[in-house]
Amino acid sequence: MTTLSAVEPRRVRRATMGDVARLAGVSIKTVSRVVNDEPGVHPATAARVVACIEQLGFRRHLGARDLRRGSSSKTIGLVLEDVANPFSSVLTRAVEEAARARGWHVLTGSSDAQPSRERELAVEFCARRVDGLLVVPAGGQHGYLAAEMRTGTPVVFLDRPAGDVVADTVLVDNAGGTAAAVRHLHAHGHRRIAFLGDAPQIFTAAERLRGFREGCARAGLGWDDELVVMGPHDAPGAARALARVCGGERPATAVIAGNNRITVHVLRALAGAAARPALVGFDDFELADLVDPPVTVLAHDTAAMGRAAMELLFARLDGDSGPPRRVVLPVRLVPRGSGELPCR
Amino acid sequence: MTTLSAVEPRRVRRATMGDVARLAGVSIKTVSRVVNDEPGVHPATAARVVACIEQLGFRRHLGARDLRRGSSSKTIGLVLEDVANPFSSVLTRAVEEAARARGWHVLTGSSDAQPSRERELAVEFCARRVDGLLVVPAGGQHGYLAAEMRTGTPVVFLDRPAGDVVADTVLVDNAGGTAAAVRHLHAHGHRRIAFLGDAPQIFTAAERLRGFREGCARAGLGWDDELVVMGPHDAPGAARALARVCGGERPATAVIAGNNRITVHVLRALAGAAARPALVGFDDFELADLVDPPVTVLAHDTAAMGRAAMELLFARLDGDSGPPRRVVLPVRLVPRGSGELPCR
DNA sequence: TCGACCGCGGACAACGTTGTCATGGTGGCG
DNA sequence: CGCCACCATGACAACGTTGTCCGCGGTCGA
Repeated sequence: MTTLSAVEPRRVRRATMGDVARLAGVSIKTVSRVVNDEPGVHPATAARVVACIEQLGFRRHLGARDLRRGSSSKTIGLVLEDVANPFSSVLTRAVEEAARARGWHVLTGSSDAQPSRERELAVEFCARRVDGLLVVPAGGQHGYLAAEMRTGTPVVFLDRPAGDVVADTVLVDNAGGTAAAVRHLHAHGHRRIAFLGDAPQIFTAAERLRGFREGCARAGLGWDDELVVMGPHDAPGAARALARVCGGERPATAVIAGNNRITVHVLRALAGAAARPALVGFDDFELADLVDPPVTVLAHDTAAMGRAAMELLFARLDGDSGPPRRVVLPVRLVPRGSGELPCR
Repeated sequence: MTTLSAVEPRRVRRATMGDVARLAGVSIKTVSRVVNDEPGVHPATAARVVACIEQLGFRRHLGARDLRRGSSSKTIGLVLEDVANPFSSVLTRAVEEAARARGWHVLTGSSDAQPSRERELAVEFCARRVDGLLVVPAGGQHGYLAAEMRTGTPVVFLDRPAGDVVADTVLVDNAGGTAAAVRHLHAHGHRRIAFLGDAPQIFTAAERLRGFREGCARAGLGWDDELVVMGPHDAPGAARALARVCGGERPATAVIAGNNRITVHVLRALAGAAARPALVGFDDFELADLVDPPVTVLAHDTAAMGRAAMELLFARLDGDSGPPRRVVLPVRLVPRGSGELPCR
């Protein structure tokens, strides 16, 4: 083993300014000056120090620096539901980009929709002294963040409002979106419109259902419980729900899918079918234009959501202490074909 | 302004152990002991300290703790090309999951395929004392990481090998994949097979081209430059390339798309066409089964790639100092229809 | 010639935390 | 009563860095 270490001198400890100083024959402070481009160092000395830095592979310890300076780490924490899904990853990218514009970095984590994990992540990030927190809520209890918010860590909630705390929030116009879809389908002659949504405990699902209800009322369509299926939709669940609303004696001629997962499941269930109901899906998704017929969707700008959240966050960091703000981003209907099918 | 601060007592400084200690009438060390669940604190004292911690919203400063302990931050840095694309985000999730299993966290950043940004991110992460670095290379020069690697920060490269540095690497069997696609198409009667690939400077593109070449040779197909189009493919570019290889007097009857972006562009270009060439796309993508006909792809397990990288990384952190390892993950052909179209 | 000033460099403390060691008090036991 | 063990607690240094202040030697103007 002595042989090994002789052959390949693997150092275990990273070089510090002290090591550099010793090697260069100067004081630690002089090294610090060189590293920070501070004036008052003789060029020759600086050159020697730089050489020693290279030789030792020295890299300054930002944690120690931040500690000493009392300055922030220029990091923001982002608690997502699942980075792997497109909504989260596009959001992450937008947040990262906004952070980068200020020279900041992003610490991410996925809660997997579990409140306990959301909390673990948020608390951990705070302990690591992030300067701000962006949270896509998994749970409905956010009191645990009150202390952080009071002590100066701004928090912005995304996609869903926080539970027991008033804070900056960015949402999309869920209710307005589904209402517009109903109006659109009604204009194309549909009178029996079904809604397949997520579990109503989920904020977005409840809002979308509310919009559906309001849209139906405004269009003068009577309410029919048979046309609404809320709840967890896996592939077979979606197929059953679809069969239910499109079967029977007064079948739906149009379907609104409550989110992109459900939309995809509906498309799979519809794949072999002869007669197709008109379809409008909430959330846009890649390749929606490539299936046959292309899918009409309720689209919203996920990246804009990330940017809006970062604007709110930076405003707080810049000293804004006004009352919490709520930003609601528009949802627009993108007609591609599936939502314009006539009432058969 | 005095009014404001009186109405809403927003403290600017986060409470420290010192603050808690003063409030509780104990020493800092006692607070530390309580926070760390160390023995030797009288229950009554501990209770008082806990109460003060709650009251002040104290959260211990992990940076200071790591500094003092000389311990690591239990963070790994992940340099991606773009979190927003599915490959990156699925990778991120897998990495995050593997990290979580050990109680670690992940710092991510997107290089946007720019070597300078890759480097900035990697260096920044090192300065923040990540314990390990996962890099999807954007550039071909990685000498700047040699110092880090020598000083004990393990680095694993993903999807593409590093430039001028030997290090642990996880790849997929690019060449084997395209060779298999050629074999598959040949077995279905195709003799004129085209390859639309990315710019050959890109490692994966070059490898896939190599596999295509080898596959053709092994199948006894003569080489025809007309059937290969490498280079940047935006939507119109892909359409042009497709028109070129499928036009002329000896048109291709089958097309291999070099990555999922190109596959999608080809599908869009093909959308209205009457006669379709057979199609095999490298990389799987969501909804590949929903277009008509469903798309046959060369699939690989992105999450497995992240897990493999984390295994290599943790092995290094656990003291493995063997020679750098290269893991090559399999690529398998998933027949869905488009690759099984007969030679018209 | 003297004082003022500048350029260069170092000593020291401090950021918030934890490891090491010391201290004072209490109880048991011979 | 004397001794020791043990418990609860505190004082202090140190992690790596930077801000503040100070000193030394030289130059310049009066």
